[in-house]
Amino acid sequence: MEDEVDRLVAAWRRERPDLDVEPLEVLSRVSRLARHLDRARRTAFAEHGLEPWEFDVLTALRRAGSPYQLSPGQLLTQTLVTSGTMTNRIDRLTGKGLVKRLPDPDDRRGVLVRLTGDGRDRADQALAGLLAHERELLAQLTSGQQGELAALLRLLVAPFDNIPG
Amino acid sequence: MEDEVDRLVAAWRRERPDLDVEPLEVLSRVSRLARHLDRARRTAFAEHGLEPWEFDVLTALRRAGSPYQLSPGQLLTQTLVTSGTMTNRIDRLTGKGLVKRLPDPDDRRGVLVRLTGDGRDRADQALAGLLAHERELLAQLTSGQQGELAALLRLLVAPFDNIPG
DNA sequence: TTTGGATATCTTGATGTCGAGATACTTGCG
DNA sequence: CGCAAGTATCTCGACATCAAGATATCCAAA
Repeated sequence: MEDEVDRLVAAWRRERPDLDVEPLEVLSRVSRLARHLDRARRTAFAEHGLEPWEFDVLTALRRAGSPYQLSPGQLLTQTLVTSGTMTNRIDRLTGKGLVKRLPDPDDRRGVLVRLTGDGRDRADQALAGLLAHERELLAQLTSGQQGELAALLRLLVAPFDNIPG
Repeated sequence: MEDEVDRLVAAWRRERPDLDVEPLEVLSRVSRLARHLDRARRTAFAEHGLEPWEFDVLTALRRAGSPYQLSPGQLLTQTLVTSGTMTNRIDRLTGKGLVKRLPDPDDRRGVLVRLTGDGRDRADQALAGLLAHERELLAQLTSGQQGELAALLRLLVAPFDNIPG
């Protein structure tokens, strides 16, 4: 089946036949798919009363394992946002009673953000909901194709994740 | 090479061994890669004095071919933003002299947004720059792998692009 | 011809994000 | 020890986005 990117690439070939627009076949699809996924995630989380950004923070803490705490700095690297954004997120999650701030006993500049019981429950529920939705989207692909796709994407992401940038 | 998603998946398998988190192998990579790409694009466009959102609008018009004009509604579907956002974007691009608004001769509710000569030049320059950057990122993959990746991504994006949603 | 629903765009107010700078504390070098 | 550079977090102002609603126009059926 054809998609928007097929149309986009065809248009460039018509308008700029001098250019090689092959890279768009991959990267424009990544960007557009991510945008669609964001919207779908927003809908999925709404069923659990969470915003996507709340999910990102809560699940990062949940994944850390008991006692479910990380520093704001660790949260930054996992969620790819700036420090000002993270401060704001922690403030709002604290207001909702989903996390709380504790002083870091080893570094008085630092803070530890810890999941509350309520926060942990919400994270677990939302994760289950998200996985159900994502499984539907991926039903287009065989299990083997999913593996291929994951492996190819890993090759592209790894440089960003390993070389500081 | 390992990436952040490998670590993320491993953490979930440790914390929630009851869940099948396989979907994250694909979709979390898509989201994270898109986020990295956004940052890289921002840097690439800065060399040409453009923001990513400006590039998106200008190139949509450029691709339309002479006389380089589209309605705001057509721009919406190509850029995946809301109508309020597009109005705002057109306002600002008009202020910079890169596009101008014309009344639609066939529909008095409507408007046509047309690229100026300056806007067209900027779009062409920025596109060349973007393709150069993207080619570097894709150097991780053989030409055959790029084709596979594009085909698999198309399977996932097509439902969004073809069924209205 | 009239009327009601659909369509195209714009307006408005709230919100989340970013970037730059401020503050407080830590670390390592001399 | 004392100081400079580095680090962790927070503050603040600007800005882009969104959702919902307002306005103007089109179109088709009665």
